Amino acid sequence: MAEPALLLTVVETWRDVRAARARLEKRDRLARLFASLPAPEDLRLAALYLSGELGRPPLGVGGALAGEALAATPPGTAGPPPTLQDVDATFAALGQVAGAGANARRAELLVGLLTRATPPEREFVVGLVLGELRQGALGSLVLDALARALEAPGPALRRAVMLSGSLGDVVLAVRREGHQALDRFQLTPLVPVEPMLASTAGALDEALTALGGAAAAEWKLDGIRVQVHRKGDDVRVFTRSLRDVTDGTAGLVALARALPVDSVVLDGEAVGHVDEGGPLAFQDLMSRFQTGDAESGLGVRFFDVLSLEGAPFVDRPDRERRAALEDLLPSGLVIPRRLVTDPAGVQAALDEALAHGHEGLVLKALDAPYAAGRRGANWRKLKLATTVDLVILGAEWGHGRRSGWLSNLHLGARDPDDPGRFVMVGKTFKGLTDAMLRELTEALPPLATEQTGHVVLVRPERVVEIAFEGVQRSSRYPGGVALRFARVKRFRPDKRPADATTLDALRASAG
DNA sequence: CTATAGTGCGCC
DNA sequence: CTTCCGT
DNA sequence: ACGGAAGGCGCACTATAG
Repeated sequence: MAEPALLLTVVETWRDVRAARARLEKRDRLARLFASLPAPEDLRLAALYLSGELGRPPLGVGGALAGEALAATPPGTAGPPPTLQDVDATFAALGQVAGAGANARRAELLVGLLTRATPPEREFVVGLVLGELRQGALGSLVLDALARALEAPGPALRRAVMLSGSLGDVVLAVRREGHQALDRFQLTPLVPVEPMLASTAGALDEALTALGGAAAAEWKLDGIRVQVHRKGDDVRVFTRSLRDVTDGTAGLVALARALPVDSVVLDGEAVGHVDEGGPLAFQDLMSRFQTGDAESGLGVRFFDVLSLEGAPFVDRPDRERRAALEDLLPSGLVIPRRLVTDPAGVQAALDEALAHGHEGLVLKALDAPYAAGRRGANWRKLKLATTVDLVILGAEWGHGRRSGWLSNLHLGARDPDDPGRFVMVGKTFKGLTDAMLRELTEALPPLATEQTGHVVLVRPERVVEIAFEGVQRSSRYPGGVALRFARVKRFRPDKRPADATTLDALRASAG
């Protein structure tokens, strides 16, 4: 019987992978580790951890508690070196903790593990728990490495993981039975599948040509992605991250049970009821979703069928899946779609979607299969971004890849009542190129008025053009509104702060 | 005991 | 969810 | 094609002030 694998072996690989810059080298180092772990359970944990997954429900440990535990851990290393199984056992115990004194108990469990660990092991465990491994390789590269180590075909392995939604299960099966076991992982009703994702369309006509000149244009709803499974009377509802939300979505469950089928898997978007006023604001939808207040107006529009009456549909072309969807469901439950063959058609569909208060369109290739877990070119989302000129009120020193650079801008709109004043409406680190980071890091410090921690506040002098997806109610910002998905388009040295968009105009610019 | 603050989490 | 960049 | 740099919201839960 082999010795149980030590955490240290995984941590050494993690350091090597992090140090390696080339992806192939990262993959090979991972593969070497995986090949050296004969015990299926050890291999499963190593694969999960190096993918940044815990293999357990959430632990209730975040930055605050982890920091507390680190501070409370004595400097030296004491006790037997932890095995992977020890780490898993600690995670399991953490998941059980609840009630009064929970945080003290969590800290105690974590300190117990960290005390036995060497400094690099501590760093790894904390990074894993916080989701900050930063090794430049997660699920995808780990899959490639597993394929090598297990001598399994990469695409089949990936497909099994996507269709079963469980890396751990697949790893166990292949280590035990060889890669023939992969055939077993087919799409199964009641077992969630990684959802297919859409990539961003550039220009309107360019998206259409990329899809071959003709595409289906569907409304893009601002809701919550749901996957609804039914087999007999059993119904399960899953979110985009495959979390089971069956309890709390009673309306969806009832709806699925009423369908004239025995077995089906549907993909769609949960939304607020679409009355004359248009769709429910995302914030309010989220509130209903989280309180399980689902009966009071949680609706759904489906846009795909992944399985029907026991037959997998994922490999069938889009147009066949759509036809099956329309056969099965009343039209009120299906996302509106139209065929577009030229830019004018796309524009018309987009106008219509926006007029109904939706985000935009998803353009889909008519002959494409359902590529579970992939952000393929066969689905392209098209949204209209609003643009606004805001003033930089501050910036934050970046972490990791952006350490040493000023990033994460604080953005202000002009106060309509007080000409010299600006009201903060959000932050953004997106859209900044390296050149822009360089420029900010040079230009902002001379304007600094205050520096607290990693935040630098500056005199409101520089104007930036900001694109965003809408404004939302905010309790955090003084103006009562915050930008959603703000990103920098370009600097506007030609504009003065007095030219910046006012808070009122910002409120008006998006619903 | 209730009111509020802090934390973790999972949506977009 | 978002964008850009290096591998 | 992937991974990482971080936004902001609202909830549930625990901790803490009064």
